[in-house]
Amino acid sequence: MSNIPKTYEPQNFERETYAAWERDKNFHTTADAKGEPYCIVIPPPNVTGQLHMGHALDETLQDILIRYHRMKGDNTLWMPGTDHAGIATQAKVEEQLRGEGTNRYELGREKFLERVWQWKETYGNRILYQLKTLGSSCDWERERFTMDAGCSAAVRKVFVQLYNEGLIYRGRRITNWCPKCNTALSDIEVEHETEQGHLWHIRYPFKDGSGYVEVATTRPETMLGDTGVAVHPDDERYKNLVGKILILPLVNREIPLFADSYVDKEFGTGAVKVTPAHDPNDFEMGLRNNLEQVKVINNDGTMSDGLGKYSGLDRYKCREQIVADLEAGGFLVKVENHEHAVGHCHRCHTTIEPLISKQWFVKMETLAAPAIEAVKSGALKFVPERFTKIYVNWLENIRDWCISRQLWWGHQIPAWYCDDCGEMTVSEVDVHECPHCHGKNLRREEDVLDTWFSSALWPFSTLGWPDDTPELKKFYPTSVLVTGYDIIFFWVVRMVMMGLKFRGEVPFRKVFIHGLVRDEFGRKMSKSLGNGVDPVEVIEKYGADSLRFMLVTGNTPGNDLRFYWSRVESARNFANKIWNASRFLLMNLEGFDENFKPKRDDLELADRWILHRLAYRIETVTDNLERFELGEAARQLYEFIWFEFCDYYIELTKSRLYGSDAQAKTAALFVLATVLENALRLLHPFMPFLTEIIRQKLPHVEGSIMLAPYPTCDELSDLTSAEDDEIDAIANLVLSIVRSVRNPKSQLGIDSRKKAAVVLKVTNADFVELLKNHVNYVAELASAEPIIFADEKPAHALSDVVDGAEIYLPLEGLIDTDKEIARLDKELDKLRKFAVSTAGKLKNERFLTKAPPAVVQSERDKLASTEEKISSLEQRIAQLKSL
RNA sequence: GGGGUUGUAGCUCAGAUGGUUAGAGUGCCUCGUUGACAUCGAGGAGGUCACAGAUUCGAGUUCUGUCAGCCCCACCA
Repeated sequence: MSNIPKTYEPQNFERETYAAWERDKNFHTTADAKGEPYCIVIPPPNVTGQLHMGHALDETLQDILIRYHRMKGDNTLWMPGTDHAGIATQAKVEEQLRGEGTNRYELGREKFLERVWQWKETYGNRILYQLKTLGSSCDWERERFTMDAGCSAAVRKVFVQLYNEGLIYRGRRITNWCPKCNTALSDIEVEHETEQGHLWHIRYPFKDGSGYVEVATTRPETMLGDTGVAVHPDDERYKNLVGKILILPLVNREIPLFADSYVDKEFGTGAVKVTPAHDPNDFEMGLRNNLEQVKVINNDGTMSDGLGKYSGLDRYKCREQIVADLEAGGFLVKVENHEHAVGHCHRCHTTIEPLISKQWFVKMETLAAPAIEAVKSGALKFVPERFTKIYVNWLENIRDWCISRQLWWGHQIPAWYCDDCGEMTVSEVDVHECPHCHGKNLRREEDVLDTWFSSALWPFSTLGWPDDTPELKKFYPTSVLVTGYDIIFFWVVRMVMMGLKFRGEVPFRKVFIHGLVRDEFGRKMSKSLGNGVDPVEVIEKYGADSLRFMLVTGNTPGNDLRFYWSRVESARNFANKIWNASRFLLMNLEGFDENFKPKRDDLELADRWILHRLAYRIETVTDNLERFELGEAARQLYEFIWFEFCDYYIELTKSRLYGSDAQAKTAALFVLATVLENALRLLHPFMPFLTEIIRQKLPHVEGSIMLAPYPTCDELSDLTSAEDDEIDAIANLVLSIVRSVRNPKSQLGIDSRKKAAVVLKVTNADFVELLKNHVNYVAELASAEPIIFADEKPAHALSDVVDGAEIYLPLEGLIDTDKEIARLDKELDKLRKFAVSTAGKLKNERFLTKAPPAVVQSERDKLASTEEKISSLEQRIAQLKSL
């Protein structure tokens, strides 16, 4: 039992502690281990990623749940791994290539992929290392990667089955295209932002020279691809003109004026130019009305060949040119300011260009239905509940999922095209011979799958699927998924759909949603703003325990939180407080008989009180953990350890520890050690390092805290219980007297630790004996000495009154009678107001008849005690005035 | 255009199923370093719980509306 340094310095032990846990395989479990299965699969961070505050929060919440359940005795598995993050990772390597003056096309697909794997090997573990510094107790032996052999096999199997069932199809459709990333995107990868744009009004003349139709557009450059103009069938203005031919300005293409009920009569001129190849709505109208699709914008955002002087221009340069030319030709009527929503690539923020291309899609309707049913039946529950509605609403309006990406890094789609017969073959294994014509000229589909396709399988692919592994049997469905609300659509819903489809069960029973970590001004932390705080820096300065505690306190499920250095400091101070409370115990342990175990009757009031408070906190902390109210659980522990244990209990043990009664000292040490050890175990999920390092120094302790049982009231049942009204009442009385001594002393500017005489007049006879027995507590906590029991009110004294007692501090010479009268008057005023409102309640007939008797009684008690206090104060004031 | 969410002390936030005189951290003020901790202790000031109604014996807590902020979804050119 050696002592510890004076200040808490996490840098000295966090790393070693983690290494020891790993060495001892404390994070590892097996399917056949005992206990109820409890499993969380990590939201796999991007291999390109660096730990940011969002991860830190996500990991901390998971680690708290994992450590709690592991201690509780569950067979606990936290499944770790990383995500290949298609676009992000590919972009990193392409950037590297740019620096070398080359690009992926020059390198070729095979060589490029070698480079990416190389990159992954070099940098891919950085984030995992960072997770370790945070204390994450993942089962690292089971680490997975979305592109490892197993996950890839799962992807192929799922793809092929969905294809065979007709749930995956390939089609030429209009999709969101990012000209910079040079790939198609799914709908949710497009972020809509309202922008201040323009509405250009343009005249399209009739071929027969009988005037013109005016259309309005926000994207004039797309007119090059116009193949019609649409009006609403009921629009009186155009009814007789439908069917006539228009001449497209600048292009001189003949295009029809047609009717389609999609058109809004009220908007613009009521006539819409229709560009089927570059607008989703126009695309649909084009299909309905048999219009030609003329593609005029290339994948890279420049204008297509065959458009004369416009060819090769950037889409926005072209827009300027078109507008200028329209104006010169007399076609431009007017330009209005117009606010509208524009889609941007969520990765690079380039404006999305809707383009027609051949892509792969997942048909969502049949997959979505069971996912909706899962929350309705209660098989899947969101915490907090409100996210259920968001989830359901999204699924009910879901559209097909574009899963093909024109990238190289990712799961290449397992489809082969035969150059001989033109047939396509989708297969789990590589195809070398066309099954239709036995030709050998096969080309594999070049596109890869959306990263989220493999993520969707994560809860079962990591457990070994498609093999029927013991892990899969034991841990699927997993217990809970912990993630931010920002990826519910990207990830959560897709996992639910795939889990239900391929395992017949939800992938997790609960989804615990948290918010975003923002900066001190409430802004989202982002690279471009440069306002991100690096968790690694915080850990280096203050320790992982401080960061974790800061992230979890003052936070409630589903809500954002702000990062403040001052809050990290406050968490660090808490750690230091625990450190020093432990240090206090350790330095007094000399000669402590480890085998001593007192009986309940050997304990004194303070001991019984702190043990009872401990039992109470065990109940509330456990209850809050079960309800995912981690912030509240942490707050409970903070209050218990700092206020109840340190501020009161430790102070009350000092006389015994410094005194000469060996047995009393041993009893006090026993309780101190017991309470501290329990508190450390309760706190361990939140602050794993500190609790481990301290607990190992305590008597009677063997093995790691992370494998010790989580405290229960049963464990303490021969010493205390969570319910003990008698102890509560006594503690309240003693503590309120303590406050009544401290308060006036402080107001007179007297050093709180300076001994001062106190006169107690006990007004409630029931308390006399009790107070006489425990008056030493008042003496110790309030530096009150001597304490005299008397029935007289000393004349020259500060005073206060509590339930059952009057407290006097005879400080002759220091008292300003007028000031004291004023102070008491103020107090009296407060009490009278309270008495009036309480009396009012009690006069209310309906309150008396309708409120529960217990509530009525408590109001009566309050009124009685308040009136008693009022009368005491009145007497006191009269006495002072008569001096 | 729908939907969600927030509005409590100067600042950041807790206050589940309505019931003591609404709490904490931080900041501020006063006092205090002979040993667990100044990364500390004692005390204090500071809130008409956004506003208006409703339900109720009783509302920070439930309902409706208003105002303000934030977010998500949405194919009006």
